[in-house]
Formats: sequence, C-alpha cells, structure tokens
Amino acid sequence: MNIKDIAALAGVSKSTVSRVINHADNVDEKTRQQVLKVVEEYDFLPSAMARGLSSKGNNVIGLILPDVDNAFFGQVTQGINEVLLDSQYTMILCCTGNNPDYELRALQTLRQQRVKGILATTSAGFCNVKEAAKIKQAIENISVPVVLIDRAVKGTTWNGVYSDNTNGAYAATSALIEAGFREIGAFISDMPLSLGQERYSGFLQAIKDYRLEPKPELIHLYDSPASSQVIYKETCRLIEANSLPEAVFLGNNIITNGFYKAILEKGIAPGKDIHCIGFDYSEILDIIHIPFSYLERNCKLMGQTAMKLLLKSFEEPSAVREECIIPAALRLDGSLTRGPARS
Amino acid sequence: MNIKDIAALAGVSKSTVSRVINHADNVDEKTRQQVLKVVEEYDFLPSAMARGLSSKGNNVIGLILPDVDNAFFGQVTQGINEVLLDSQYTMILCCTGNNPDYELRALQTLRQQRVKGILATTSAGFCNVKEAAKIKQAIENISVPVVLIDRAVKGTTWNGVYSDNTNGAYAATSALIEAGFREIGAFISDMPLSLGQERYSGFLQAIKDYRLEPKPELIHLYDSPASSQVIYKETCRLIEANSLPEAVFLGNNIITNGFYKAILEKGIAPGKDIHCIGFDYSEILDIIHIPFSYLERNCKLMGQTAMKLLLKSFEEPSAVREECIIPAALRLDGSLTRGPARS
DNA sequence: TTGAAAGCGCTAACAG
DNA sequence: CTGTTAGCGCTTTCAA
Repeated sequence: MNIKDIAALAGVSKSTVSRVINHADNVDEKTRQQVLKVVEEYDFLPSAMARGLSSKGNNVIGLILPDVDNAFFGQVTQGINEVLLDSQYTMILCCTGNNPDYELRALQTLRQQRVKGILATTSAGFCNVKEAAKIKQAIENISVPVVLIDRAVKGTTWNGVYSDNTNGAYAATSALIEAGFREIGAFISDMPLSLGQERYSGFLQAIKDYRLEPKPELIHLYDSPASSQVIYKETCRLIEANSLPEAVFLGNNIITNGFYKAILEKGIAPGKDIHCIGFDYSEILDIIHIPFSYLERNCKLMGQTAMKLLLKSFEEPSAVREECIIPAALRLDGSLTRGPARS
Repeated sequence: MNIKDIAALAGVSKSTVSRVINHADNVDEKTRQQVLKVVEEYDFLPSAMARGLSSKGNNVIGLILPDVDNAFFGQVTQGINEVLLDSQYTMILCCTGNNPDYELRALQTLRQQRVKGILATTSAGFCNVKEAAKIKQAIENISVPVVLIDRAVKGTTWNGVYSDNTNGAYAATSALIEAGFREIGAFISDMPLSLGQERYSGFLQAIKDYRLEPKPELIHLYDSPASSQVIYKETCRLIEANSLPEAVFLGNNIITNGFYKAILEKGIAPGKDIHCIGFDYSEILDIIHIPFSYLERNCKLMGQTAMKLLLKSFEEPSAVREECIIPAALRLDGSLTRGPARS
C-alpha cells in the first residue's frame, strides 16, 4: 500500500494524496474527505524513508549514552522521552559503554541515518588525544545540532546541559566543615572530564576558604568512571587500615553505593562514625533510612532540557552556543544540620 | 556528497560505486581501489534512507518498553544492545509508560520507519479489550517479526522471552514453607498479565502441595504494575494493624523496595521478625547487607535472547513460534537455609 | 567487469 | 484546487 495505490483508489493524483496526508490547506474539502476515507480504510502510513529522501531529513534524533543501566542515564533518557512524546521526533538509542570504537560506530550509524540532531554523553574525554579528535570529527561530520549531556567536551562549540559541579561540591564540602569536621575526605571519579575537575576544585576551594589544609591521603581520585566494586574494595582497605576520615564527599551515586556497602558491612555507622555527602541521590539510602546527605540534581530535567535545547536549535539556527546548568541542591540529613550549611 | 559525486570523482558510474560500497565481488580490484580512495577521502557514507527505499528495509528494529528508568528494563535494554553491537542493526527506542495511546503512537512510528522487526513489552494486557485489540492489530499491521519480552499477550503467535514465573514463585513459596513458616503472605502485581497469574498460581500451588490453606487476608494482589509508593503505604498500614505475616513472597523488585522501606522504617527486622523472598534481586539489599532471599533471573540475558531470536527470525522465516523461558534461580539468604528448599 | 536506465515511495515546483 | 513532471540517493536488472 503506497501513495500511488491510495491515489488510484481515491481517484486523484499522488500529489493530492500527498497534500492531504501533509495537511496542506489547498485541498477541496470534498476531495480531502475522499482521500481520507481511503487512507483510513487501508490504514495507510507513508514511508518515512521515501519521505525523508524527497524532503530532506527524517525526524529522527540520535541519543548516545554510555549505558542505560545506570540510574542517572535511565532518568535522563526518561526526561528526553517525555519531551520527545510531545514532538514529531523519534530517537535512535546507541549505548557505547564508554568504548570509543563503539561510539565511533554509533556516530557512523547516526550519520548514515541522516539524523536531524544528536544528544550525547560522549566518551571522548576518556580517550587519548587522537581518538578524542576522531570522535569530535565524527560528530562534526554529521553536521547537525548537537547537545552534550553531563560531560562537556573541550574545544567544541556544541550546546550542552551540565550540572553545577563546582558549586555543588563546594556546598557539600562547606556543609561538612560547618558541621565541625576538619579532616574531610573525598572520592571523585571521571577526573579527565570537566565534571570531575569541577567537583574536585569545588571541594578544594571550600577547604581553602575555611583555611583548612587538604589532606592528600584522604582524597581519592579516579581517572575512569567509578565502579561500585572498585570503591567498595578501596573503602574496605581504608577501613582495615583505619584511615577513614570523619567526613567525606562522595562524587556520585555509584561511589556512594560502593562506599556505603563497605562501611555498612564493616559496621561503621554513617551519621555517627562517619558523615557523608554524596553527589546525587541514591534510592538505596531512601529505603533503608540511613543518614545520608546529598546534592540533589534533577536528572530527568537534564534530559528534558537537553531535548528542548535540541528542538530549539532545529527551529532557530542560532549562532550562539547555549549551555544549561542544572543546579545541585544540598539536602542535609539530620545528623549534619548542626551548623548553617548553605554556601 | 552522494554516490553520484563519488562516481564522478572516481571516474566510474554510480553502479560501480554502489558495488564497491556493498562489497560486491564483481569489481576489478583496480577500480575498487580507485573508488575506495575517493570514498575514504570524502568520508562518504550512503544514505540509509535512499538505500532502504531502493532495496527494501533499513536495518532498524523497534524497541517498545514501558520505561527505561527501572532496573529490570534497563538491564534488558543493555542485553539487547550487546547483541545489537554485533549486528548490522540499529534500534529505535520508544517508552510508553504503559500508556496505550503512547504505545499506539510508537507503533505508528515504527511502521512509518519500516522497521525490520519489533521487540516489545506491551501494555496491551492492562487495557480493556477494545484497546488491547487495537494494539495487537497495530503490531500485526507492521507485518514484521515480533519478539515479546516479559509480558505475554494472549491470542497471538508472536515469539517471546519470558521468565519462569510459575516455578519461580513455587520454589520461593516452598522455601518459606520448608523453613517452617505456615502463614505465608504475598504481594503480587500485574495480575491481568500472565506473569502475574503465573506467579500467583505458583504461590498457591506450593501452599496446596504442602497441604496448607492460603490465607486471603495475607495475599495482596494488584491489577497494575506496582509502584514502590503504593506497596510502602500498604505495608505501613499492615504493620500498624499488626497484620504482617511471618513470611512473605514479594512479586518483583519494585514491590521489594516498597516493602523493605516500610519494614525497615518501622523497625521490623527482616530475617528475624519477618522472612521474605522476592522475585528479582534488588541492588539495595546487597548494599545494606540485610537478609533477603530472592529469585535471580538474568535480565540482561532476557534482552540478549530476545534480540537473538529476532535476528534469527530475520534469517529463517520459520513458521513455528519460539518462546524462551529464562529460569529464576532461588538464592537463599542464611536466615532461610534451615530446611532443604529446592522444589 | 562495467554502465545505462528504471524505479523504490514520496515531495515539490510548475502549470493549468 | 489539482495533476504533471522531476527529482531525492540509492539499488538492481539488463545489456554491452
């Protein structure tokens, strides 16, 4: 069933059918009804491929993510989808596992599909210069609007939606200091990325502003995206070496999970033996009612914002780069509210 | 940059370029190199739309899911993606939120895109007969191979990947009985679906086989997909009414989370005051080291299997329907290993 | 081994 | 308001 068949059945030309299915207004109401009747009777849906070929562009956007099996990206995707549902667009999802080769392939796929725009959390920041350049080039080659999510990429002019990493980390660290702690530790991952650098610098800045000395032995930085396993093991090691700080800033939800798993297993009481503030809420801590303070950022909102930004850049070409910073609000648990903790 | 440009640049015809990029063997090696050089120089990638139009089919599959913001579906998607990476296919993701209207729209989209196959966890089972028929019809109309995931749809002949719900629930319930409990409760959701019915009937069968009487007041059935919130509130109510059973079967991970949130909040000790076995592992309970037994099913494997089944049905038309049942293995926590607990 | 030509299903001027 | 005519960028006979 194609437009030609419908045209024949309705006794009109292909153009007229095309006009009807595209809601053109220059069609006689009677003809329109005639065509519509046939269209509905045969449940005709024009081929997106043919349409795209002849009219340029196929209303598909590409979403590139490390994985979807992570609360953060799951929620981001959910947000994107909400906006997508109100639009005419469809999404192609590509999960890269932070593997540059997979990402390059995904990018090829998106170019081949002639997507209208790209939403991406790229692994470029983790690669060596050469590979990163390849990825950037591959994105550039698609020649469509791009909105980065969560991870900025240096030396590019793409739009992006990020979190307020610096202020978030600063507020969290300040809160720990205000609560009276002096030996503040930290676990921060993704150090090659701006988000890692920013969280780290927010942390350090707070320490400095309160005239404390950072304790290098309490600060754990990771070059890759952290895994709960790694953090768990490292924390166990620290506990055994008795070198856990009094208070600690946990760089993200994955770190939080690994860290809590270790301390709970070893019988260390959070909110008493140790005080933590993490970046991102962890569902777990809600369920078990264990003291935990965290920086709340609306992940779904990040997805929505990114998608809206993309839609906007479809409408108005806009020469300026847009960056949205999603705030990270401090949610203090009872055990930490001794002092004023806003920054 | 299109095939015509490349042809001109390489001094050959479009057909020859087409042959080269499609790895046809009837091309002179010298010509092939000539063409390849230009293709690489200009980084030419043929348009999937044009290709699809002229050769039928565009190597895209559709994935329909309630949402991706749920550990189960996140892992399923991850599994699908793994297989996808080894294939030539790309996926369009549609999240429906179990809303039949959104699902119908998603199905339209997939038909418009002329996808080659469909992977779906449909909400048809939750709709009234009329809507369900519409959805089934819409899927049927796409006329491509379909593999259902987790939720079977009655009266259809589509392939599917499901869990061993009946045996899982049976094993879980038996284990509780073998451990010495007589008053076994249950929380089971999705009752309109086979998966709900099966979990319920496995539960009941175990009760009967052990010559116990089911206690209706301890059995909580839900018609919709459960939300943690609902289960949490209901559990709180039960605790206040002092009508919690000694042991309980929790129908899925969402239920588990809601249930545990309530009992932990109220100071009821799992593994002591109450014994639970849940369908699906909950990351949470791993982290907090709280007694919990569960039925482990490999969600990622479900995704992989579904995708493989789809690929297979592309290759061999196969007149027979294939259904894969992913096992649910009992993982008993220490507090429940008093008796032999296999079934 | 190669090229010419037709056509995939649609849109978009351009006439009428 | 409607139909005719050209493509969109590719694949695929069919000849040569």
